[in-house]
Amino acid sequence: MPEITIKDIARICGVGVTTVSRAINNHPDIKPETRQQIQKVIDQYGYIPNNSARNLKRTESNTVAILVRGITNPLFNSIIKVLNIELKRHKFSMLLQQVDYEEDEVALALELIKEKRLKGIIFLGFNYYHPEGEIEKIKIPFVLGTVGAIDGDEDCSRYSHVTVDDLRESYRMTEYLIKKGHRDIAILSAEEKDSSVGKLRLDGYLKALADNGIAVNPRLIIPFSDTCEHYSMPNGYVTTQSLLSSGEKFTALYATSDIMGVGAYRALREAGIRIPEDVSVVGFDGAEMGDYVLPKLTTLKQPVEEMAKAIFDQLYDLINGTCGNKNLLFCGKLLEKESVREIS
Amino acid sequence: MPEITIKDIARICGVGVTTVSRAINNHPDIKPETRQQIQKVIDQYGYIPNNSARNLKRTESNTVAILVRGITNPLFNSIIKVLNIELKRHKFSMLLQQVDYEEDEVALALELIKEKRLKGIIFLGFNYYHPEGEIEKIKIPFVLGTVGAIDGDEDCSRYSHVTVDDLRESYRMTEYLIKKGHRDIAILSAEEKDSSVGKLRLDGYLKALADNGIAVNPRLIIPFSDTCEHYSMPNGYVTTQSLLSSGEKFTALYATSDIMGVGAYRALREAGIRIPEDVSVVGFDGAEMGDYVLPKLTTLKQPVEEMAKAIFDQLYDLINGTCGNKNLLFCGKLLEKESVREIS
DNA sequence: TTGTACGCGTTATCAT
DNA sequence: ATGATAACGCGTACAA
Repeated sequence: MPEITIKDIARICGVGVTTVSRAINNHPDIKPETRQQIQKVIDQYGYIPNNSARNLKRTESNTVAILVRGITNPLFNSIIKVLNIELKRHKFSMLLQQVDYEEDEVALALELIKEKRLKGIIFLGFNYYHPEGEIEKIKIPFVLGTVGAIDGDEDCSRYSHVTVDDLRESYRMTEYLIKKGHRDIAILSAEEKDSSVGKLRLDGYLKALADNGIAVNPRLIIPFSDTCEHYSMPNGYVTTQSLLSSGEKFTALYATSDIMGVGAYRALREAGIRIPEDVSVVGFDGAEMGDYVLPKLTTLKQPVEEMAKAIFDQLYDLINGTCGNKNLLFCGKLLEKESVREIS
Repeated sequence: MPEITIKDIARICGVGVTTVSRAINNHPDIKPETRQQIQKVIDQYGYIPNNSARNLKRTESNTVAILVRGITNPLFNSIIKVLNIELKRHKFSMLLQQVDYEEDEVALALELIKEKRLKGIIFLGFNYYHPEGEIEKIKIPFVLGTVGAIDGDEDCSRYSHVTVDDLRESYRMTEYLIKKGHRDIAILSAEEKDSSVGKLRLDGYLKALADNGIAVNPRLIIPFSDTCEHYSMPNGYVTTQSLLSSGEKFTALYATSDIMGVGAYRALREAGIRIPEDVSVVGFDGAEMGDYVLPKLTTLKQPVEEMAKAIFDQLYDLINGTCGNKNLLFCGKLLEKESVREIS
């Protein structure tokens, strides 16, 4: 079955292909009645323009791509929601693409730029392991969202980041526990060698301990389990179990993400440990779920909406050439709920 | 800046474009050393083939698209994970596309078919409101996943469905509560006019009541709140609150999705109602979260993995022409956890 | 084994 | 306001 093309429509209408093209793309130079007649034929025959051909020919588009690594992350969902609104308001069309864990987002971006003539790109959950010079091949504006700021070196000015100040906020969260009288604070976190957010949150924890004269107990630092997805409820569950079975004493548990905290809740409960009477628990992120467990989870809320807006604004400015790269660090908000007890 | 094309590579290498094309596409008819030399130049210049041009030229691809409405749904995530594996194993490349709430998935599908020369399509969370004859325009194999079976009329054989038997399982869940001695069973569900899953689950509830000689109390049927996302924790929370403030008596609460159940937990707790001592609660879906709240939520687990496999198998058979449309109804599994109490 | 030349379906340019 | 035609970048007969 021969696919129907613009030529067919032109022939049927007795006009030139250019005219049909004009009708499709809402060009001004066309007589209203001609347009209507063409539209009618298009509907009748169910003609659908071939995007490959369009993109091939077009020199530019109004498309902004969002490349998300880990679409499961509820944080990203909120960000995407806001971005969707902003992009629409500014007449961009949005292309949302999932990035697989083993996939190379930069390679994907490079392909898409050519294929879709992108105006800009937003990376969510960007990975930093790319070979030197690879990222520089992206010649169009792009913004890195919520990826963990790189330690304060020169890297920051080469790209645009929008992220919460993970190091500082993690420090704050840890210090909060210390101020509540806790000294034996266990942490569920990424390993030391982790390259992004996880590492920063761990560093904040370590720094807070150091600044308060508390010796680090390595046995209280529990790395993610590789038996299940990182930053998931099961991961919080199994890591807390292994913490408990180690027999190490602790009065507070810092889960570096709320959903892990929820997993920790279960492990603690099953061990007959009460929250916060026996052990205080805190999370990170400000996930919705934290308000739906008992006791409500004390957490550090990331200002997701503002960050999403900042991501868009930054990209918008880059596209318009009205600003250079910026590294926007956001402050979080410590939400005191019910999962922490002050001890003497 | 002129983008680098296949011609440039050919010129640089001193070969014809055909040879370069062969190198890119791993064609057999090419001398290994030629290929290597070409590859080297490609890497050096960072040449990336333009997919629009490729798709335009190609008559077919090995791509299967998954069109998801509501990527947030954890159920879909599990399904996608399995599909990803299956598709890879059979050398399909997978294209995952989010469908916006106001977007028309059939129109999108039609575009993609032309643009990417799709081999098949999988719809997750399909909406049924499409104008007559619209769906028939899709001339390539497609499968509808987890959409709620249409009431047993002829529709079923026109497309391929894979879904849990919502009506029956909802019936079973309700009957389970009845057998436990409950007669005043509140339900958080879609409205009567809802067209898919929600309606079926409500119907199952109604039928179970009727079959057991229990009069329906309309004040115990709480429709989704439109103030927040359907099938979400907040929705379960606010609907349960309105149920409570109605003053209507009930001994069991049936949330037609687990995350709504979790929301209900909170509302009940805040009202000083104990689960399951004062009120029994059940959910639907078998979401991971149900195991992380206290008490663990009794639910009806959808056999997600098997369903995902069935979706793939069905599509695969359709593509190979080895079967016609099928309507696969899966059974769920009632998981008795801790949130239901037997009453006299 | 390799190269030439054409066409995929569309839009931009330039006529008319 | 409309039409003819040349690209866009690639794959592939077909020829060599």
